[in-house]
Amino acid sequence: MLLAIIIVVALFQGGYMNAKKKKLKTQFSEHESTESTEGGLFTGIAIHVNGYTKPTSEELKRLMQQHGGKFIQYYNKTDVTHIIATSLTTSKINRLTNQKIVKPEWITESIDANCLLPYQDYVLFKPKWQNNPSVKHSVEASANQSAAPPNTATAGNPKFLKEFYNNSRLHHISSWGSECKTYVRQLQAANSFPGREKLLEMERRDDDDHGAMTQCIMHVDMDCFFVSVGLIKRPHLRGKPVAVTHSKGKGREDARSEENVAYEMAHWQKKHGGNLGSKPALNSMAEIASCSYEARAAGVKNGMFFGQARDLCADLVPIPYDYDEYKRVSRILYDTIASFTHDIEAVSCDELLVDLTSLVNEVQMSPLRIASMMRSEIEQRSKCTASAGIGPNILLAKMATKRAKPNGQHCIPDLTAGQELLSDRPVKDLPGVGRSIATKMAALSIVTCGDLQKMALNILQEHFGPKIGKQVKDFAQGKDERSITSNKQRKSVSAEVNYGIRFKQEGEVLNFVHQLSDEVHSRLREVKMKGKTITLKLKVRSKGAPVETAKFLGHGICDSVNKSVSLPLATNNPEVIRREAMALVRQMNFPADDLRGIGIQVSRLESEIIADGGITRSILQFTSIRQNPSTEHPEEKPDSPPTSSLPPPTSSLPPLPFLPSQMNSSLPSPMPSVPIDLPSPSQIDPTFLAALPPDIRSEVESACIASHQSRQPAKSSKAFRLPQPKKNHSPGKSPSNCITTKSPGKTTNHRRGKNRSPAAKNAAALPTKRATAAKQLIYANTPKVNKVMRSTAVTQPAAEQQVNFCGAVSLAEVKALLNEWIRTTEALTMGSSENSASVDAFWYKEY
DNA sequence: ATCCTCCCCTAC
DNA sequence: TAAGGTAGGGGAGGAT
Ligand SMILES: Nc1ccn([C@H]2C[C@H](O)[C@@H](COP(=O)(O)OP(=O)(O)OP(=O)(O)O)O2)c(=O)n1
Ligand SMILES: [Mg+2]
Ligand SMILES: [Mg+2]
Repeated sequence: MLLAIIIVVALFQGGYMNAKKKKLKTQFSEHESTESTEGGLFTGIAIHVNGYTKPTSEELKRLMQQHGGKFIQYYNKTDVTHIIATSLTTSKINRLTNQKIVKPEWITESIDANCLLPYQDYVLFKPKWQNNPSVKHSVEASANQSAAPPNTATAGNPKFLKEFYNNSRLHHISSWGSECKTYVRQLQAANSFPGREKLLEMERRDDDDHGAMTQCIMHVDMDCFFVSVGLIKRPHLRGKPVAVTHSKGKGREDARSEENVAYEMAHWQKKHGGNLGSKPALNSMAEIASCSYEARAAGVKNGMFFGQARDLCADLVPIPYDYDEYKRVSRILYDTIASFTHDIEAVSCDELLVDLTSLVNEVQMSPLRIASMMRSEIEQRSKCTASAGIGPNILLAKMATKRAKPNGQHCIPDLTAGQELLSDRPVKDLPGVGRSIATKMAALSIVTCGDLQKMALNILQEHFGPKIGKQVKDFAQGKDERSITSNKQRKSVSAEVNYGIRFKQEGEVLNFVHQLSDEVHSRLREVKMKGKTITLKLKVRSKGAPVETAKFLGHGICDSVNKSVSLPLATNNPEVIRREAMALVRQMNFPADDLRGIGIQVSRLESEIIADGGITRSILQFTSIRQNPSTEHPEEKPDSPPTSSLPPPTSSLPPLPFLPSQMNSSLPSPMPSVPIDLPSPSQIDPTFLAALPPDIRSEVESACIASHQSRQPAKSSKAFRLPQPKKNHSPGKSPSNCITTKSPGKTTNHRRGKNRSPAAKNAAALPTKRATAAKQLIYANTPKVNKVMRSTAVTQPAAEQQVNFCGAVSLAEVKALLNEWIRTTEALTMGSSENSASVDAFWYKEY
């Protein structure tokens, strides 16, 4: 049968069809489509049926006409909105046009549901055997033959990052989480409360005059959020087990042709109404973002692999993501709650905390009644349900929500009730208690919160630390002192990708790091922050781990290795971030093809204060002014908005000893002597070094290297750190090797040396430390470093642009000079300077 | 004690 | 196929 298909396909590929089409087209040059008489379901939709279909073409034509759609007999690109086909085998126009190719079930099921269902659920699956070289009909297949080895789906492809982020649910919920926090602040600026006014107009009831709680917290969380949103457009799936996932219900296909043939046969058979009695276990490694409560009843959980979930729930229906819709509904949630009160804390895109205390007092209504109003408003506006929990504190409000779900609400009136409710619950239900802590607790025979209540505080603290021990004990008793805040300040900004990372050469790695740096930079700009620490986070295939991962392009079993640099001044300069990140990559020096994940994080943040008329001075100007005060006329620069992530046009400004953004500290310098850190070796402008007498230069270099080797706290009171008389061992710095393993539904990191009991840890960490120290040595040991610096220095600007260090002859003098320069510059400068950025770009070219 | 860095863990 | 991100809390252990 397969052979027959191939032959048919081969025929179609030839000129036969083209000729036929042309001929027909001339015959029916005008209106080939049939308009409907009754407007309806398919208004605006024009289908063209290709090949044989289960409901026949004639039947589909009739159905379309009956329900307000068009049926186009002879394909033309402009009129046809969807192509209907049962098998791609005969869909030869695939890829010659960008048209949607959809299964006929889209039509029939839409009619059954009396609702135009998303065509995305019915896009035709493309059997892999089409890529078999013996079947040369696929445009894509032949293109791929000659394509470069880097798979288009991997990070080597320039379009990868964007594509990945567009599809990553975790990226979306994470950035929405941040956005929600910002959005709350924005909402708080407004001053109208339609929701609250509605409450005020309502009649009071007997149950409204509750004794005033000292504090009343409500937690609201959408029920199976992604699924609920997905079901808006899929009413026919309500009541069924549904999961939002990238899987289309098929899972990974093995490349072996036999299986592909078997798959194709099954596919074919299915299309022809054959009932496949026993379905083999599905091996989709796509994660489930959210599943309906029907699916949960079968044991399916958020985060589970789809294949695994299908084993638990054979009729689990996969539906695709719709990020725009989640965002839309999330806004409805926030808008709705904010129409009642502004005492809100964003938890995530589908979840928030509300301090009801003052609202309850103002409207004199019971918290549950208020919750009820809010929830029905949410459902009415969004067509999605939310659940609400109410309690005297955040903890109990959250616990109440768990009890209330789905589509319900629950109030825990006081601590006693809370303690009662908690005593049965597994410790895992407490916020902050995850897999790791729960496991440790189980080992101590602590399973329920009741068990936890009975434990002595000091025992818990012994095992889990002072804070966690205390918190866990308090939580188990329903105690929680945290209050609701909408003004938390950001502490870090990062971008990382642990999927699709497959490189062959270091060039690809650097190129990707470049893209990530720009991403981080742009995120920093968004939040108007800059930071003093840049961390490169790598995942590296573990020794012995298979090169081919279980999940398609997943990270597999990895070691995570991080390394950071501490900058003397906070930066948000894309060039600085990029250079530092790249320097870190080079230092870590892992084989490109073993990388499985890359991330860049900026921390120790300060706010970027951009004032009007910020002033930038280069050290050249500064030193020349110092020598000749009469020339003082600091260059005034109107504040230029942060530059785009592309390097700005190069100008021939004099180079700076440090990178430009480092002059932009927002900290007013409080004292005459500003403590500064040494920049890392890569941060030093080569021209600066070149301008120094050789002996001082090498002193500066080694000081930089030493200081960054030993990773001193950046806030040291020492202005300049001399080479530390320290041994190689650099304590906090050893990147800890981890094995990332996938265990049921979760990724966990295990310390190689197993448990973190002090003794065991030291022993286990030792080899790692050594390896790291060795790497640092290679870097610090200078031939390399020096070479890089010298080679760059060769291309330094003309001599007259070099820094004259006012005759400084010692490191101490250089240090004093630099301190003065930085201090005075800090006082003057704000914002980023286009000129400094271009200097930066210049120097970077040499890298 | 308290701070720092480098992690691990948790949550969505 | 699949899209395993990201921010915050806090523990360990060294430096101060
Ligand atoms: N492992 C996870 C957990 C959550 N999410 C996404 C999808 C969820 O719909 C959304 C909200 O997470 P919740 O924890 O609130 O879970 P649900 O809303 O799906 O279900 P519940 O009714 O339990 O709140 O975040 C995800 O992508 N992956
Ligand atoms: Mg939810
Ligand atoms: Mg939630």
